[in-house]
Amino acid sequence: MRYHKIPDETVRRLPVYLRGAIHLSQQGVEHVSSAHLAGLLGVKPWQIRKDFSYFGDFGTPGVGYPLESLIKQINKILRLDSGPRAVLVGVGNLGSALLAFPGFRMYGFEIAAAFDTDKRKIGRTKSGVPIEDVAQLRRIRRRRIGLGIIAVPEAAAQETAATLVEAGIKGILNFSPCYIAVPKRVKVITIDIAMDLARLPYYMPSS
Amino acid sequence: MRYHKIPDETVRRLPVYLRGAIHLSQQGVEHVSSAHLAGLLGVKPWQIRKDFSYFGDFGTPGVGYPLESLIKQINKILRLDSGPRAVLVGVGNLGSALLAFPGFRMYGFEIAAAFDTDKRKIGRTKSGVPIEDVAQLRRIRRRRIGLGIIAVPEAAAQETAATLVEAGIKGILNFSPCYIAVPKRVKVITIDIAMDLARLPYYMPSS
DNA sequence: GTTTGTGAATAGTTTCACAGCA
DNA sequence: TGCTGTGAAACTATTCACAAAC
Repeated sequence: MRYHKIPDETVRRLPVYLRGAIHLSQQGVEHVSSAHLAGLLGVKPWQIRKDFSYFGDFGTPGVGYPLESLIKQINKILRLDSGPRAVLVGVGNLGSALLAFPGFRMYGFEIAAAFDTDKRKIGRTKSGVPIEDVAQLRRIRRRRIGLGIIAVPEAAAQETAATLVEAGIKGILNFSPCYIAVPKRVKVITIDIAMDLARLPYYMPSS
Repeated sequence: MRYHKIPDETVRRLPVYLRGAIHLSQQGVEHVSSAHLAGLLGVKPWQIRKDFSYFGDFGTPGVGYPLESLIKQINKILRLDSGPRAVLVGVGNLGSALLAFPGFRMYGFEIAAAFDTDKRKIGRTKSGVPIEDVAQLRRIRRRRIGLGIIAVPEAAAQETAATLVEAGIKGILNFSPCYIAVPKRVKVITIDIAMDLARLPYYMPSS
């Protein structure tokens, strides 16, 4: 194996592989072949082999990939092994759903804090996380939180992002349906739910 | 302009352009240049020009693109002009947030029906949509609904998808963190929120 | 002067086919 | 025999640069 930069598309698939690997591992399986994993996840076997080849040969011909190493390796590459902590801003419908969402834990995430503007919510607890006043948001700098999740109305998204950046946040998951400008050192991933739904009819036969 | 198949990546960006165009149009603007739109949406001007070139020259050199035609054109390509109707399955935390979500309307969508298994929810109304018994789900065939939104627990996702397909659904937006197998004629887009969050640390400097 | 539309160049990704290892 | 790892080929997408249009 030689040095390779891992392609972005491969990085995008790593969490998929991780999910599959964890799933199998929990069932007591110890090795998995690219063909088996591919069937489980709806991808192609050669895609998996190529992707895995970017970060080391730990597969065994005739046997497959050892799940334990695979999980450890992907966690390490994605830097999930440090137990990343996230702050949620906006505890409305969507924010509440995110707080209750069980899926983050699989990847080692913790939503360590939640903020809102609504005086009636501040001081209360949702899914075990106390809701704090958004006016105090910039103080999270001291709390070793690297990720921000924006679930505020569109009009407040850019300002929220700016405050998060100021507070030392390095990565933002943005649920507002808009582009937010941040310094280049900060990575933003925007999930616009309506936008994904909007491309569905294009791919549908007739109507 | 010559015939071109529209690349998938372009299709993925069309809703972004549509959002920007609608935004400007609501402000009374009539024409927009690729540079202006690009600045607004965080993409590159030449990317916009190339993308638009796949579906006809309606831009005017020195002036830009007429917003009204642009909106009409994108709506037509994405087949949003027929007012697509969606059915939501699973009215939990996430499902409720989706029902309350204002963003769908911008793209001409309507969530026309909602289903759940919980007897306490069935018969009630959420965000104006009555919640029906999931046992009746396959009857939606008669109601001219083309899209399905799956917001049920992972364990029920595959079965829900199968029922939707049986009921004549042609496209599925899946929020369960798993691959769901469907016939090739049905398009599935999976949004795994945790998975998107999981790739964020990879792109963050240090930690 | 400004801005589009697009061929050509570059970059990135997927697919294939098969040598080589267990 | 079964499966990995990978070079090469095929394909897809992005970026550039500039002629033509207003």
